[in-house]
Amino acid sequence: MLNYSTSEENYIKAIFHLQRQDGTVTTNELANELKTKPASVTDMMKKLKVKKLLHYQPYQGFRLSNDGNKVALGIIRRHRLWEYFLAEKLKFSWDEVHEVAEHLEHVSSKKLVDKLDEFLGFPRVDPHGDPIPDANGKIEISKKICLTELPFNIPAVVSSVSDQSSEILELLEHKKITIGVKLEIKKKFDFDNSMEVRIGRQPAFTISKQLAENIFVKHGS
Amino acid sequence: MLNYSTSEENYIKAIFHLQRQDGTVTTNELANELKTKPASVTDMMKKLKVKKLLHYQPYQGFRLSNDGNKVALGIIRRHRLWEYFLAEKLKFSWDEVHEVAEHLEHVSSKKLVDKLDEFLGFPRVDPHGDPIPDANGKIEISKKICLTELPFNIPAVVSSVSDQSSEILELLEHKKITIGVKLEIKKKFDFDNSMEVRIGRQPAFTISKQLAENIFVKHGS
DNA sequence: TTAATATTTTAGTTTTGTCTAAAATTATTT
DNA sequence: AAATAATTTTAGACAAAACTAAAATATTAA
Repeated sequence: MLNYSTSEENYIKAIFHLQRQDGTVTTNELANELKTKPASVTDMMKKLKVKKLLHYQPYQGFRLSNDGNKVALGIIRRHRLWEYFLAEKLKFSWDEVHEVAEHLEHVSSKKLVDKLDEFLGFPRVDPHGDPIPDANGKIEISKKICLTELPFNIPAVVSSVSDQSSEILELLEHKKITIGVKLEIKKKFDFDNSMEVRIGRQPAFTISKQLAENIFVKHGS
Repeated sequence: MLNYSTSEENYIKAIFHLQRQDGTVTTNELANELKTKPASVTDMMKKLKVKKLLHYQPYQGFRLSNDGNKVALGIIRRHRLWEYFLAEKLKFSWDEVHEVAEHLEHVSSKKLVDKLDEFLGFPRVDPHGDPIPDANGKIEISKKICLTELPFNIPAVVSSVSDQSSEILELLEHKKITIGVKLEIKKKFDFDNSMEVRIGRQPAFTISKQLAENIFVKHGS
């Protein structure tokens, strides 16, 4: 597999992420995502088309080709493995890992990445709960679900909170529920729909239906 | 501390290493070291002089300023910590670590590097036996010595072999002595100047005076 | 269905880092 | 000490990746 510049890789990765929502990506969307100007995007799209990483006709938007998708999955694999390393081994907090991983992901030695994967014990999700592609680029699609829909005893990672009021943040802080925390549901009570939640190996505690409805998780190992 | 481009960092690092031998570095030396052309070197020297990393007068060669030395030590710290990580944690062999570390060293997050240092247990030498600068840029100068001059029970790392004949390589392979191996002297025999050597926690074994004279080591933790 | 608006592309610059070829300087020899 | 050789610097070009301003295309609205 060929090697791409840091800049090319950033474009490919951004297109990959934007494609998830829409099918095809527009010049302005991508310029906005990468904090660059539309003219720069057009320039790069021409380059990536020549390299056959992209389907692109002027004025018609673009999407990654099969080859482009493979490249994107390689970059995402590196990014998420480094995030896992930073959180798990170097004790970075969940909100610090992304920025450093943005740089480490561009070191593209295959051997480095595969050995890192092995060293980390082949983790299946990163600290945000997003799945990590394996050495062949295979990825388990795991979409965000509400905590109320999480089955019993299935570990999941808190990925977002819908309500951002200071009241809910106070409660979350008290319960020690933050983005990136791994938890599972132990019990549900039909009377008020409250549920028992356990974080790691700590004793389980109760949260209300209202709170659970505002917490979203992704599952993974 | 400011941030420098990958290219600038490679020049700074190369000058640092070349300075060790001579006091001042010439354009051709540096061009040769970096596999680039003398004209490119001159261009970069002008840039580094403006940034006050370099003492440089046209045609007179150059050497790093105090600031330049500090930057160089930062790069070398990152390089050697990553080498240690690759060898110790990811089980790369001594001759594979350098190339990958060449890329990782340019990720310059201070927090990343200091946490990596801590995770690795603050190692004092890299897998080649070269000392690792600490967070303040302090470095223990440890020069290469012949195995015959190594004191008893002081761990040292094999850093080079003077004779490269197939006969000596055969012997070294049999004794499992390779570059990067950590060993110590347990005993010396006055009769024939042979010595007992131990690698790690394995049983000690004997090597001849002739062999010891061709092995060079650096000491470290 | 035109006219107005928004989006995208093109054309022409800029910066960084490289190069070649020629000029300037320094070092070496006879 | 002058001539020759080697080294170093300058001048001018080029490629990658970005930008601005203007032109081209597409979309929306009257």
